[in-house]
Amino acid sequence: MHEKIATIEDVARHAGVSIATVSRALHKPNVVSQSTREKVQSAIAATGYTANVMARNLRLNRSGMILLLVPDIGNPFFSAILSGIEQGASKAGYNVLIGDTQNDPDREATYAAYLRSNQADAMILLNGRLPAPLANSPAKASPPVVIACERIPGCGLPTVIIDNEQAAFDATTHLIDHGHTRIANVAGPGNNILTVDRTAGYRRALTENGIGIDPALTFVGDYSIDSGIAAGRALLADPKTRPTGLFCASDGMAIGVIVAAKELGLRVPQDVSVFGFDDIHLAAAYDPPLTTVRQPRRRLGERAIALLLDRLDPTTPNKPAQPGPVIVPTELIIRQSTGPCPKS
Amino acid sequence: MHEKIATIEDVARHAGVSIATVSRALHKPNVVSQSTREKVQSAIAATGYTANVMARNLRLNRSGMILLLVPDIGNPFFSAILSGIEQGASKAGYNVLIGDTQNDPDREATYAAYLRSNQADAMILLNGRLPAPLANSPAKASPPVVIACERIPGCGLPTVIIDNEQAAFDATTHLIDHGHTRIANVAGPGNNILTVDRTAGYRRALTENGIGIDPALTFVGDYSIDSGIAAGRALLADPKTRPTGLFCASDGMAIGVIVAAKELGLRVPQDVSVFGFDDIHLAAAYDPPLTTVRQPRRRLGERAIALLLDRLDPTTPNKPAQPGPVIVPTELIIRQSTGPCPKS
DNA sequence: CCTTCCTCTGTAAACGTTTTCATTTTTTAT
DNA sequence: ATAAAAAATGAAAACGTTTACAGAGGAAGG
Repeated sequence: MHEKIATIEDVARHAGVSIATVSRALHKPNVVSQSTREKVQSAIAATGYTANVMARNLRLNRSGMILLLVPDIGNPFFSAILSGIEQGASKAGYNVLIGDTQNDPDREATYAAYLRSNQADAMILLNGRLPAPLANSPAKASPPVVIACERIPGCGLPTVIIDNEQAAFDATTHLIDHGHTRIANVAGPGNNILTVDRTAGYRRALTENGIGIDPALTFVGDYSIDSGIAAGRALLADPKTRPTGLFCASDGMAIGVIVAAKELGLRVPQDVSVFGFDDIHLAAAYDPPLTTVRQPRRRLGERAIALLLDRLDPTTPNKPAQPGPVIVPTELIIRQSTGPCPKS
Repeated sequence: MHEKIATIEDVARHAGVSIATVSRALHKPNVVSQSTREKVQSAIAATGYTANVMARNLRLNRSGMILLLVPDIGNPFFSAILSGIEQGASKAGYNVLIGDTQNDPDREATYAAYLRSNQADAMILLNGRLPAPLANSPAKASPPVVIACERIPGCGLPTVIIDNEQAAFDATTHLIDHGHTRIANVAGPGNNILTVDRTAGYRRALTENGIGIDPALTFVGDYSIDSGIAAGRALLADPKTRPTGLFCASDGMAIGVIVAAKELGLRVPQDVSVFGFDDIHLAAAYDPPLTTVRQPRRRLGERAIALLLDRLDPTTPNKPAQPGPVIVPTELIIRQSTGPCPKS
């Protein structure tokens, strides 16, 4: 008894009207008479009709789907961003299709093709790289695309990011203000735009305060805890060259550095100050509670989806693209992993 | 110059064949002659044709979409599970549509309706509750549904979970084996099935070892760090009644308990032992490194999607449903937050 | 009473595929 | 060479909608 699903035709028959009328009763209620509208309503109730979205979308040439390209969905960093995006999209009647690219250009290209084949109406890029199919086509390409998190220099697409350079500058300046002068930079991978920007902010802070830049004080990690541990061991082992403050490009690395510091018998913040980045959920509960840069991740997602919906809105078809990127503000969260520079 | 997108008809015209042949050349290459196949190939290349998935799906009456119901996508706990699911789905040519229900039954119902309206071919439930539309319909309902993480008692649907009862039993037993007899249970919300099972395991361990169950040693939290802190303060404040071991139903609460313990000047594990649950990413880097139950979250997702794909596979249409739930094994990770019971 | 203009409804054409069925062409067997 | 079988192709229907167009019926205005 696998009951066949009701189509619009069943409803029409049941109500004794044409399918056109049923469709109109649903989408332009004001153009159909009161009495038939009621007949249709009850016919729908009686048949348990649900519109076949696929057919509808085919006819309307849309998908109601927003494609979200993420480098790694397994990375908890993205969850709050996703949440912000999903909520905004859902409110506007869109669904979110998550494309986990695993940093594979092939997968990026595959997903980006969804735009052309009408499987998605728009796309949000969190992965800091333009998929191949888009790289060539004109920037103002029809299906709206928004960049979030990792800006893509020179791509001309609407973008929402935090000001990584300024945040790093502020963090480093905070250390300088507390008397530190030997300040290390525990950075992410060199080709990553976040690292580029954060390192630039770190350098500017040093330079503006008349502190020379010592290349030996930069450690290139990969944002992971383990690379933070490696950084800590490398930078803190030798008391002669040991920095008193470390600016880390992620909380994960900051935690790693602290683990290494404890290994070496150093106290945080009495002996070394460690500055993180992100304000992950556990930052406040760590020992010591982490001083860090709070990234408003949910807000980031919300702004990204808002920007996108704005471009999707048929009532404002070609509003001029925002000139610069949208910057969502960060916040320095001063906890106990940083303190004044110890007297040497 | 917004060039129209190429349809199968354009390809057919370009290749001088019928659209039927083009379709066949794509999907049943062996039934079309070598020469025409080549003509079609180059016509596709020339026109830049990409099949309109919507039209295809309408015709085939499928969506290629797997709906994933999550209570809160913003919760990092799910990210690894998502990753496992997405990877398996993607490999099988399915897309994953994430439905963030925010624990709202209305939203659950809305998403579940996607199954009926052909917007999704199948569904995975991570939210521990059957959406209303499904609750009434026969369990063997046509569109495949799989439950993961939180079992739904008596629903008869294929399920993949960890053995929460056994894991809690093992963890508690570990504490008992180290001489602890006053062991607290820092639980989750009472109506949560995970809590029910874990508390049952905790109790069984005590009972089987002849230790009475003291209701004052159970604290009901909500898996959060803050509720862990509250638990720690409540349970550890009074030296008279203080437990020497605490089994916590999440790493978050375990960390909270440790924070509270440090506040009170207690050392972990010398004064109190704290056992967590989940093995979150930061567990190993915490101070002290957390003893915990490792939940193989990615594996959980992988098994769930495998189970689902199995039921979706047209070649094995109605393989009998697995009698019991699939249990993915957990692992006790003994680190330094637990130790022998202190001499009193 | 006849026109004109609404308001409401139905017919039929799209949307881009896949697939059944019939037809044509090629191969094989006699 | 011819008949039969096999292989390759095309015409057209179907999937479930939305919507342009036109027709039917009344009301309003003359």
